[in-house]
Amino acid sequence: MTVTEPQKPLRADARRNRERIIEAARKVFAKQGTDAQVDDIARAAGVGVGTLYRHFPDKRALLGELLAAKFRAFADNAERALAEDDPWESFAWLLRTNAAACARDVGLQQALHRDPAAWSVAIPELMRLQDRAGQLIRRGQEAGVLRDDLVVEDIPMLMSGLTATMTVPQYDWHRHLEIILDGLRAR
Amino acid sequence: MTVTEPQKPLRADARRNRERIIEAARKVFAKQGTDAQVDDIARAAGVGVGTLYRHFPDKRALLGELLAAKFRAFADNAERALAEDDPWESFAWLLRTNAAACARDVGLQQALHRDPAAWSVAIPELMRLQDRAGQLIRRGQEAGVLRDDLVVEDIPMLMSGLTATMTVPQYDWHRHLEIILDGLRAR
DNA sequence: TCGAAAACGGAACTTGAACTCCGGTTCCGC
DNA sequence: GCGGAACCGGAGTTCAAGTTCCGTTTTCGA
Repeated sequence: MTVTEPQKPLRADARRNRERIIEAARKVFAKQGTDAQVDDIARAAGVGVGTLYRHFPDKRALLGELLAAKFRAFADNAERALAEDDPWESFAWLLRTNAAACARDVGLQQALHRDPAAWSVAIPELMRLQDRAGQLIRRGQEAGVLRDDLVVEDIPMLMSGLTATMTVPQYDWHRHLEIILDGLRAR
Repeated sequence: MTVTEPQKPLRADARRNRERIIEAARKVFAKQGTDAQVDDIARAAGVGVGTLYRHFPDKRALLGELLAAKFRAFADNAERALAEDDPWESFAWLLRTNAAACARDVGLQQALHRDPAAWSVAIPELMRLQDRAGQLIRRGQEAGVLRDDLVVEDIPMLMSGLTATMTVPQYDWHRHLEIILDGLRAR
């Protein structure tokens, strides 16, 4: 029974500005990470800080909005993976695809590995993602291609670690991912 | 030809306070992480902030001192590993042992995965660590127990990721490490 | 023992970034 | 096209954390 969207339609200028802010925030956080300044985002959106704060109670709320969208995309990818046949390839494809999305967004990397508390804004998306990932894992284990002791919770743990290495330019996170994938494969 | 230690012997009270500060900083950073406050460390050391700043130009310098000590311990462990015979067990022991040390120190975890720039204070220790790790890797590869494409740079990358997951209490980093180890083993 | 140099303590200063406030502007139903 | 409600902008406020400054205390060689 939670209210997810405001009932009252926003005035034209308000809706326009809200979109601009979200778009600007997406770009700025993606490039500079989560400690980009609120003032910078407002400027990038062509809007005053006051306007930004009328649409989002605080910086965290803005970050949360973007994070939820990312998790939604992750869950969509998981469903796409389930629609594929090969138990191993579909699983590996999901990790590679979602990792690549993280690689393009510094803010997302930081949110994933330094601030798990912030994930709570996207509970429904997370549950869907977890459910689909669980199905993928089970399918892989039944086919004998995934290690038997793998559990769903391992995936966010490993991805957190992976995103941490992405923030260091001189590391090749693709290598990290491939090592993890080898570690997840059944022997 | 860099000066590593000050020539002039410190006054008795100064030396005593310096030790107290280092000891307090070790404890506070280990428990609270690198954004523990300078004032808290001074208080824990039973010393004024001014005293802390006479011994260390800034907070980073204090962190650097502690970090260098940790890297020294890591390198010592690497030499101990080289003294062992079993190529795989000695390698795995090193990762497990150094990981366990990280697990006891939140500040160290954060330094390792969010601030690689800070490592530069410990170049000599890092080079020694890297050299010994390289020997361990070569030995493991020649014995056919380590994957052929493994390079020294992969180790800090993987450890960075591992320390990131340690900061989340609900993750079991031991599982993460064992998955990585399986990924590093030759097939 | 004694005095100058070295060290101390912690109140005050500085900084930087999140957030507020209010006079001006824009929208939209009538 | 008008009035007032909704919205805007950005200068100014607040707050937390690092760093400095200087009057007081401690050390130690002569």
